[in-house]
Amino acid sequence: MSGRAIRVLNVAEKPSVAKSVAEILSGRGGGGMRVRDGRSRYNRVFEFEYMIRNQRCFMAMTSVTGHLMELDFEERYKKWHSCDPEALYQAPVRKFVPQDKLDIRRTLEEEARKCEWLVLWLDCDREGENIAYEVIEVCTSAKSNLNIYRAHFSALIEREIHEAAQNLVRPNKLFADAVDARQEIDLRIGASFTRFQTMLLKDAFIIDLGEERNLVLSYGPCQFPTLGFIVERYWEIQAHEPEEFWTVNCSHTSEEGTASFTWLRGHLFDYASAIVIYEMCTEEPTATVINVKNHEKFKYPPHPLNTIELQKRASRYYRMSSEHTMKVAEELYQAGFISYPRTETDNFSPNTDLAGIVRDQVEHPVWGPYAQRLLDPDARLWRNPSNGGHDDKAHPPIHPTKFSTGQSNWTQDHAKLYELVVRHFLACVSQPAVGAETTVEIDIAGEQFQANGRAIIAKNYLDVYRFDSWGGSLLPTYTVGQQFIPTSLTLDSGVTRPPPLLSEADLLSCMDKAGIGTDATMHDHIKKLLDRCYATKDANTRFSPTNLGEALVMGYDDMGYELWKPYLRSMMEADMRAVSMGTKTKSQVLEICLQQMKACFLDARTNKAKLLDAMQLFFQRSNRPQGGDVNQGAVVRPCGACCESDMALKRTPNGSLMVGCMSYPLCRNVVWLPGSISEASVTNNICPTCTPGPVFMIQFKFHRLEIPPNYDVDHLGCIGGCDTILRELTEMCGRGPRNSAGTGRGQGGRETPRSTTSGTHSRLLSCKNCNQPGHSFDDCPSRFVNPRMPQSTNSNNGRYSDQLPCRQCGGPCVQRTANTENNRGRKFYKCQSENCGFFIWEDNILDNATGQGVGRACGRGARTVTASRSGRGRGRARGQRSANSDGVTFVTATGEPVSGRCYICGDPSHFANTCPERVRVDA
DNA sequence: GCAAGGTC
Repeated sequence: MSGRAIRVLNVAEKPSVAKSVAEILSGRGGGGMRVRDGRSRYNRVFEFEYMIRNQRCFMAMTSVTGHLMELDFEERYKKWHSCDPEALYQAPVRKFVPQDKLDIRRTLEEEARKCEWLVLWLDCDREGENIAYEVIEVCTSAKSNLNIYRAHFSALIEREIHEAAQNLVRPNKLFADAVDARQEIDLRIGASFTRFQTMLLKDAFIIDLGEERNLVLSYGPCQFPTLGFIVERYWEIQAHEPEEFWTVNCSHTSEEGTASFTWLRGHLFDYASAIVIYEMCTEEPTATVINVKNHEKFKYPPHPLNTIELQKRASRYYRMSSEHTMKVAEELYQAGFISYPRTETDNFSPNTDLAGIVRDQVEHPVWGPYAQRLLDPDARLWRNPSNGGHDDKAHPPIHPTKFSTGQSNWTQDHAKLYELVVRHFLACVSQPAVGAETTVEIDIAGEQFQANGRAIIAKNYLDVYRFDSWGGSLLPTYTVGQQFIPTSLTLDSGVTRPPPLLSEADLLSCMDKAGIGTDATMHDHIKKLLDRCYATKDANTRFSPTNLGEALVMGYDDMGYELWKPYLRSMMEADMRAVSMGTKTKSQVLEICLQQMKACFLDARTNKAKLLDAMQLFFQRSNRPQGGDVNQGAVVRPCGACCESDMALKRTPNGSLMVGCMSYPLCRNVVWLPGSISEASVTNNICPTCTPGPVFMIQFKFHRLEIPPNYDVDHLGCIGGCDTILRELTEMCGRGPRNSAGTGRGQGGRETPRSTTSGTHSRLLSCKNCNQPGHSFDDCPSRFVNPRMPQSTNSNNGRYSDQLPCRQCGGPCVQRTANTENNRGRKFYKCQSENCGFFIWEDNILDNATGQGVGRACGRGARTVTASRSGRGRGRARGQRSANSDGVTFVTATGEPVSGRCYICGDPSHFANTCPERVRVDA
């Protein structure tokens, strides 16, 4: 038997689990435990005695609230301009306890010091195992020689919990490693792409989101595929070409009622064939019954409810957003009315007291009588719930845990969601609905038709699950061989319809199927798309991409990347499984995955013209200077002063340029650049002479009126000391801002506002492209805005006249407006010529330059049509890498091509510094 | 100002 009691610290993933486990282990329904507050107001400490394998234990049970730690870049990489986003693939990261979790850490440290064992009661999944190691790190830092165990439990029921306590195991580092890898990959990809695309696009275009906000164009491995689903469906709809089809229908009315027969061929697209068949039928219209089938059919109740189903059904039945559903469900859970709402499980464990849950509901005025019938064995309504096949081993399916007829503090949505959970549960333990179905097949002139009828024999679960319906009408009686003359026989036409926009339920299904997000985060990803203005949701909970969302996806798609598809996430998920099973190591996965993603990032940056092109389809170019975001932060050279960091090109808040050490303020090494520079961007060219290298050369552009006339405006220079031109200009024009040259301030020091002189000059200069003052050649809007381009492709108003020549027969096509349910208000053209029948939606018309009339949007499905909607060529000078005569390519830190042309001869293929006509004056 | 994952 036991000797001295050992002290055991137990930690659960959330306060509710700590309480439940403590109640079970302390016995007497929790009567044997004491409760005291911890440092955190939510995470209390429960104390009780317990025997683990004959060892007397003094148990202290507390909790965390999910992850205790966060992963982020080290301080010097946190600022957006602190480094090139490319560096985020190598930048050091650290895991730390954030401010709002410090009190939990303190509780854990204090309790750990008093204990000899640590038992981890985290959820039994990979995230839970990772949190376990976060707890271990904190606890062992306070007490290094803890004996550490893991309790494995699959449900918060007595037998499971005692078994877990008696069969403690060691934590599984592999599971935790898998999550570590996932976190690091998500962080590096997310931060690098987000910074890159935000800095590239936000100032380059006029993106009006209707409110003042600091625009962030985020990229994430979950949010983007989610957006991808929305855009893909949208493109599918746009690419849809309606096709007219023909169908023969038949009905027969007798004393018993009317039967509607549908054609077994379905429909034919060929009018001529359809009319031949139809005429055969009308010439010999006698129908002969060739088959009558009667069979019993069941409609089964749904599986037990998990989070995704709850969200989908609340969206379908109540049009509640998934995000709102989770908020309301969380509140019902907190108040004890429903079980834990974040669960994948759709299968009740055999130990669950299902009848007890039903019994709780018998007093309810609306569904109470149904619950009563369920419990009555004579009613034969009970059926054990089906198994949906998912089990997260941590939580049961969502079910009611407390009876209520509605609380005074409930909103309508609380009542509605509670009702859904209760009715769903009652339905799950009910018999399926039973129907008698009849199928009658007839033959008219060799063509077969069919009518279906259904009589409901027993509604069973449908009595309580009012959300499901199972309609059906009775058929008159027919016998095989019976003959009749149809009451009507018609040739009807129809038009194929595109699929509908994705509903919230559809979107959740897509995400679930592709493994995007978890049950606890899927609604967050959807909400993020709305918050970022990548998508909108209409009153029917259907999603459309915004211009911004579509442009981003289009840009990456045009690059040939499937960054917006779910494959990346699936691949990562497979890698995580491999790590957790030990077939790959965390470092292998991190190395390979990050290497691939970095290559992809660099490639995307090289091809960013595609992103700019796509944006340009939807947004007007802005005249805002982009230098502030685009050029800054690029590494120029290693710092020769501290020998630890790099020096990067930066612009101070007042606009002056410098190359400063990234370790500022620890290292204050700085090279100030002349005040006469208007633009500067770091190139990939390395100076052959300066050391320590590599010293990347910088492409400068000077204000014409601020430098002597014998100097070029464009100059590829080096800050390493070898560049005479730069040195001379610095001496002549002063360092840093023009009014405060040579004051010797450190970085970030207080600086005098920039003189208005240069601003005045730039206003006086005229654009070389359009001769208008107020902007430079590079910012000239008329270089980028194609006057024929619609500002928004969502509006085609006024793009076409109301009559155009038909491409098929040359006859007149007249514009009409659809008034069908799916296309109300949508304009289309229809050929007026007899026998032509040509038809096209206005928004599918190619906006081609020749304007030769309407024609079908040709090509290979959605993407071609989308690309063709722009009706524009590619191959503008800007957006392509420009090379000078030496074949040197100029790109900036974010890969921005250096635009412009030779100042001396005007040739865009080279810059003035390599112009053959250049007369050297800097002797 | 960036991700996704826990959770209050």
